[in-house]
Amino acid sequence: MAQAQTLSRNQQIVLDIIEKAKSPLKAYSILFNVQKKGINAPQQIYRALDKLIEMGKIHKIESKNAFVACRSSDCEISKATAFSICESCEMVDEISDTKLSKYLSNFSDKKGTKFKRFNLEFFGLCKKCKIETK
Amino acid sequence: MAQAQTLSRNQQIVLDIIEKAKSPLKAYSILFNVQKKGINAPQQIYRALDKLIEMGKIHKIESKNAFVACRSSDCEISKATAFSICESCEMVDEISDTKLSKYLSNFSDKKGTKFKRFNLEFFGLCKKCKIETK
DNA sequence: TCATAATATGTTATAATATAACAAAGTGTT
DNA sequence: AACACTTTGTTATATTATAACATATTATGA
Repeated sequence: MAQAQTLSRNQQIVLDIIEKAKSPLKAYSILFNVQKKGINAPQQIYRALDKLIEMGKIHKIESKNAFVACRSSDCEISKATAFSICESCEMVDEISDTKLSKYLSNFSDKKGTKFKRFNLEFFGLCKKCKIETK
Repeated sequence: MAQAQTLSRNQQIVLDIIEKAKSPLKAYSILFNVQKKGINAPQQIYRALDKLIEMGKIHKIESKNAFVACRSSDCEISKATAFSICESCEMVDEISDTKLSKYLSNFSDKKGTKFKRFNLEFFGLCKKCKIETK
């Protein structure tokens, strides 16, 4: 099990760089950015990413194979994640909307099956890009 | 623009194999399955997949990098897709639930932004696997 | 009908993303 | 100190996806 608190050296390095970024980072771009800190191999990045995801510190944007820091408190350990993704500037925002989250967490399909986890990705233009394309 | 009707040879081959499959297919597994039909290169598969997605004939399961045939009529040209994914047997079902679809299509975030497209992936155990693990 | 634009194909090469497997070092118990 | 457990470092390789270029096929309109 992942402990609540302490991050290992590599985990901290990877988390720091993801938290500082304004948009989702890809694994190899993280790698190139931390080679000066002595991390040389993709494995080291992917291992850190896996743990950080487990801990709920970061999320993977599946449609982009990229990673963002968790800014929400709703998404209890990555069980319920929602993002808006700008198709123009690629910006990603985490959506934390209690109503939405509850609606989806309680959703059951036609067979009555409930699910323990979901990931939702919305696509459109962010406010900035909408104005610019006018 | 994608035409409404006709599929090209390669598109038809790729669609056929995806439609026959019971679970999502990966690009390279499609490739291996159609080499006897004279398709030799990944490009040929990815090009067909891209067009089929445009036409709404298939969907990509982003969390699995795999492709399924569209079984729904709700998801007008892939603008609104939802799937349930079994974490045990990897089975994927397309969810076509008008209420869910409307709810999400009308969703707007805290800034009032609406989105023109979404993809939702639920994870859990399918009925079959739930019984087996009891 | 023929020219021309658009779409689809075939092919080689390579980029980008991710995991396997193994050896060693560090950390936290009891 | 002995033990389990996690993390690290490293090399190699698997998997997923695109670039770039040449050719063929198929609309479509003048």
